[in-house]
Amino acid sequence: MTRYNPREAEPKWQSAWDACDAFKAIGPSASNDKPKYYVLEMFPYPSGRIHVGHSRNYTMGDVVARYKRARGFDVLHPMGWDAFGLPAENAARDRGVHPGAWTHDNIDAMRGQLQRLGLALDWSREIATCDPSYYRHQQAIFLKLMERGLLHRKTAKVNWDPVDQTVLANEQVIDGRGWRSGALVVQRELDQWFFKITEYADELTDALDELDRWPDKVRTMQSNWIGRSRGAEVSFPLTDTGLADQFGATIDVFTTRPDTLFGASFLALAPDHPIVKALAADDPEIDRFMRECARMGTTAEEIEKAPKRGVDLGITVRHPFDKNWELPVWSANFVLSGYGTGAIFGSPAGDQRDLDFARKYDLAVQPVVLPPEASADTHVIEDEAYTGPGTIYNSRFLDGLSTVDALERAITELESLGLGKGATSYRLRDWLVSRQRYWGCPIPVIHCADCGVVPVPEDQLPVVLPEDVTFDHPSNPLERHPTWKNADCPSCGKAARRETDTLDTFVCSSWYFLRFTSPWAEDTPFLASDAEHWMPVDQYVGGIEHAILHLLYARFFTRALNDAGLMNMKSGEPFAGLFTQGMVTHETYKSAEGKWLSPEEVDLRKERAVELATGKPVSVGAIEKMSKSKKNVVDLDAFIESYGADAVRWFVLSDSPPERDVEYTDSGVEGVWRFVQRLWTTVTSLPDTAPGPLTVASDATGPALDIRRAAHKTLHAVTDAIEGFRFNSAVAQVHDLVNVLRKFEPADQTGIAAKAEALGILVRIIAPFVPHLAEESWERLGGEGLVIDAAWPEVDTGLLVEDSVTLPVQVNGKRRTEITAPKGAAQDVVQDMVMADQTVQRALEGLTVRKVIVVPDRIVNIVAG
RNA sequence: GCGGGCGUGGCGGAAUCGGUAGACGCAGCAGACUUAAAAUCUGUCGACCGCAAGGUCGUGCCGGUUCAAGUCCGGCCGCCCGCACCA
Repeated sequence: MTRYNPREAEPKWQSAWDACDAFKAIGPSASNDKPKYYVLEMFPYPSGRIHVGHSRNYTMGDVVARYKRARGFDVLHPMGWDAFGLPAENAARDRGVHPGAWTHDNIDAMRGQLQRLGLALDWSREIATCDPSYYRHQQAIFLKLMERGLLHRKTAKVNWDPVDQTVLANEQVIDGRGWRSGALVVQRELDQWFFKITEYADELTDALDELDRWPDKVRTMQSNWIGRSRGAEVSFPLTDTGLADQFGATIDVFTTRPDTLFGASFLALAPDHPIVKALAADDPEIDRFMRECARMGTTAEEIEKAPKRGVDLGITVRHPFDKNWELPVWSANFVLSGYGTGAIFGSPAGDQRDLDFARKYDLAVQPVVLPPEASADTHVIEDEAYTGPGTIYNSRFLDGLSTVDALERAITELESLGLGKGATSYRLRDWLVSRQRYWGCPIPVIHCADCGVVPVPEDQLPVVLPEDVTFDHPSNPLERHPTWKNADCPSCGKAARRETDTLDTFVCSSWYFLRFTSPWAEDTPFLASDAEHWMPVDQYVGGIEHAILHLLYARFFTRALNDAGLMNMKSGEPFAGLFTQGMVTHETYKSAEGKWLSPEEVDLRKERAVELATGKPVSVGAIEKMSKSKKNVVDLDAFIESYGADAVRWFVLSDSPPERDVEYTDSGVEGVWRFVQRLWTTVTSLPDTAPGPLTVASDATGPALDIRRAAHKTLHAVTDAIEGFRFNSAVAQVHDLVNVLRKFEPADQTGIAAKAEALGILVRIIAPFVPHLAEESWERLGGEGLVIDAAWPEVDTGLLVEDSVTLPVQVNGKRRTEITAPKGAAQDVVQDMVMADQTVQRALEGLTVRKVIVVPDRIVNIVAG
């Protein structure tokens, strides 16, 4: 018995695939009549080396790519590198290597690893975002979108990461900390570039409904992130004409509840509202309040604990529906300057925060919504606001209307008074893309003292990063470069200053999937014809951590580029199908000194885990996602060296559903190794005299027919499982078939033919999962050519139908026995069989049969009492 | 607080439409082969009662619908994820 040796087989088959450009996508051409299929995994950041954790993502995409290829699709399955980013600069600082050299070394190492995994990738389309040939187009896109009015530059309070010395987008601040550094983010005023993603807020929200092959979770998260709420903008006229001259005649607020306007008892402005700032200049108390609020932390905890606080600004406004009704204006710490208009009207009976505030400062609480089944005489608001629907009362012309109708009525009235209108507000902010970093795409503009911001002319692109930079200081090397930032103004020709900020790396990943459709395009970011042919991505695979950031930006970009005329996509949505895969987890280990240890530094065979180098005890910690920082990673090359690429692929798809995490265990890997060998011995157990793997043993009977049935049943189930992204189920089904096949000893030539047919099916359906083993087996079985060129087998549906079925028989819902009946037997026939059964008769002793339920070919239930 | 998800053997999980709960894998146990071990192979493996045949219980908890509930409905409990003073 020969063992299967992946070390020999895997490189052999990888070369065979390369030799025939097997995975090169064809694309739009007159002679190509295959339907297209674009499958993409979120491209990696070249951080160093690939570990088993990363491989799960690529393996899943690869299964889909290989399966679709076998089903006759022209598959586009490309790979590239999200190559700009901070770690390269950190490496430059720590080790004195240039970020570009470090990045390219990593890319080379990781490309080799991915190739050894045997991925069916079209490497001819490989791109790296740090290449000028890529980012020159990004600069062109930037200028194009600027022309379209989708970019603006403004002085804004921004999230500043003091450790990374750069600004962060709102999406990159998690619990008040930088998403990479974990440092507490501080607010700073800076001149920055923003993409006007908010202009697409409605489209991006509405189109979520069409994304029926996206996880609901991700759609919900995006919807919440955009946070569209409909309501009204309401203008409250200032009573003080002096202030009105200074700030405009009214203070405008956004509300979702104009129906509760008659419950208003105050206005509250954000502490950094312009009016508050102006009043603070003359009022020390307001000034103190403002400063205290500015010091307030932004972490979830601090916000949670912060009590409602405010200060009376000493000014008043008129109620829009009654010019004789004056309301006091306060500043309150719970009003956010960044949302709506930075001002609210307080309607304490219908809003918990307003109520808390009103109780604290002794402001009026007037209920205006009567809950269903409550009485106007007895309904009172104590410490809990009523936010639900009901009937409006205490509200003059709105009295008696439902909350829904009153809302419309109030807006109509506001509009006729010229004091408000229906309005929509969003939680989404514009996307801040300026970064004070070297290793990113330079922003292609020049700042001229006379002409202001001037775009770099298209023929001067790309603006290439200078090579000679130093990293001896945490600030931006481009800022400190002696000459690079000097440039002549393209408009007036005078000496001017080049923009030294670079683009957020999320810009790079917002259109790379378009570049993949035609990476050879020189004059445009991509060719419209290719983009229109391949887009949208049919199946996108990546981690849930990108549910908001990357996926939202990419959706915005695709729409913006489509609208800018770079292509003409029907839907504007880049990813028709999205799958968010779970991670590979592993135990964590800490040495006696409290340092993280990698699995190979730990001896687990003893009763108590010890550190191999020192013999000291090791504490075994939580099972967590494989990550370099916790050292709980298993290197891909080491794994492939011992078990082979197919074993990694099979392992990361086994056991756990793809969307859930899978735990890496040595015993699990042993199991995979056993399976690989078992499969190989099953294949090699077929005598040399057997017919080829495309045999159809149509004259098989008895056990040989059972084998055929089993193979076709598995084929059916595995096909279904792949289509439904249930790879763990596919794995289980394959195990099942192998178990049946290895026990089957053919009695004659027909039996051998049946086994050959079954093995032929088996090998083709495992090919997307363990492609090298499949090729080796295909060759051994005498298959022609490569198994990747063999079509996906056709299910013989006749073999799925059994002649007879086993029916469980229940008495009063409890299973008592089972009978074997002919498939499709008539109800009365089955009933007679059941009633004649001895076990059934025993179970029915002393009982009267009231009803017999026969569900054809499924179950029988006798109701008796 | 709001939104979403999950809860099944010792473990990962299966049961896709309301129809035999525990497929498949891991671990365990017993046996075969072996001087021995590893590897491999065979059997067994939810709990309880029973020599067995068989029976009772069993999918987080309580209740409901149904001939029939892991699956549907109502109410709890626990865990995970996202958002969070968003007017």
